[in-house]
Amino acid sequence: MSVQERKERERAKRERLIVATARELAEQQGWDAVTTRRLAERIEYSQPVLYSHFRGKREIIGAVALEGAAELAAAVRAATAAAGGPRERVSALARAYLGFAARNPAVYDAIFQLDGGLAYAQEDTPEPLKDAFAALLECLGEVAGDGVAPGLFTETFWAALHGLATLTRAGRLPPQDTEQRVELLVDRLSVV
Amino acid sequence: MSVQERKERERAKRERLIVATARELAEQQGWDAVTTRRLAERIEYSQPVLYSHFRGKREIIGAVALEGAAELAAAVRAATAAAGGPRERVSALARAYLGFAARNPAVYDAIFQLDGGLAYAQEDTPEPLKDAFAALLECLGEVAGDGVAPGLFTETFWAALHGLATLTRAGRLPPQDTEQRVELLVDRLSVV
DNA sequence: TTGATTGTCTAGCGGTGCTAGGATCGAATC
DNA sequence: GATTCGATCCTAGCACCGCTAGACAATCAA
Repeated sequence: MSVQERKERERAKRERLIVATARELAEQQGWDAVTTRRLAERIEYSQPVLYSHFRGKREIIGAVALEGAAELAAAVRAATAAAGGPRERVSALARAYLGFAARNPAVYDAIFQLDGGLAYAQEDTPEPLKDAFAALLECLGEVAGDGVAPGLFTETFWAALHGLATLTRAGRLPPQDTEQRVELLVDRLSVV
Repeated sequence: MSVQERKERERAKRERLIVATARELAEQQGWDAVTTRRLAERIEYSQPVLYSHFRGKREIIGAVALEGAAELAAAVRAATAAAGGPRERVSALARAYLGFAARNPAVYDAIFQLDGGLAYAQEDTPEPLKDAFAALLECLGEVAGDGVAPGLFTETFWAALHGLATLTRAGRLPPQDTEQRVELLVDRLSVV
């Protein structure tokens, strides 16, 4: 059995290599540059090997998205845990979220813009995605205010952050006033 | 000279046909289905004809975006003009904006998500885009509140709407509670 | 009628995601 | 140790993509 185990280990390792390489390539040159040919060349295997791990390019994007969602959740939790009162926690959350989006644009796209074949906002939504939302909810639920459902408030706040993140990076919003926009959002939306 | 004028008219007409057909195809089957081959077939000309009007597919997307931006501005102005007080105007604006995004998803993508080769938030930004932002500003500037720049407030409010629009359509947010999220946004962000 | 110019099309380039089918390698059996 | 056999991987190729060079036809000016 040991031989089979070794093979499985190696296979899992190669799968991680594929995901990591796709992510790296996407961050370096954008998702358009992540072609199956280039990806295969970088991992030093032929194209069909990719298809023995994933159904297609979509699933590779999905894998990067799941990995990224876990990191995003961790980043948000770390930032909120280190902050003082509710107001500061929300502010820290917003900064952590936007910081992640700015530092990992390709990964952010994989999670929230591209089609990775993942289910969202359903029962069969993968755990990392649910958990990322939960990380937001834990902090934002505190400041929803009376008569407003924490989930609904979190969704709305999240959408606002998402809008800032995507419009800024797509050049639709000038980048210099980001800080003030975030402050405005935090001040007005959250009830402390 | 009349012959030349006629030719120019026909050429302009064909250009409008290209843009309208691209838009139609995008709304019917998504932008991925808008290939130069299919587009050429639908307008009953060969592929190279497209390239005598536009530099490439990107510019066609850009043309659809400009057309859409003008419509969006008109829709927003019509909705706000018909509303009573400031609070109602903002609410009407939000509904009109999200309604446009929901009814014309492909056009909305052309304006705000895809690369149409257009400049945004700069001096050389095409007029329809500037005007669409102006339409938002006219209404939202009223409710920015003291000490908050109307432009900055408008950008922030707009980003929030954009987040709701895109996350909802991408299946990242369940569609049923949209109404309540919009209300929350309007209530909390605007100062009446 | 001829010649030049304009307009359009056919055909093709290098690229994409994806896959069928053959070659190769390594593990288990005799 | 030789042999079988199954898993693994690669070569080659499909249909499609955006885009363009060059041949061809239609139109106009002389």
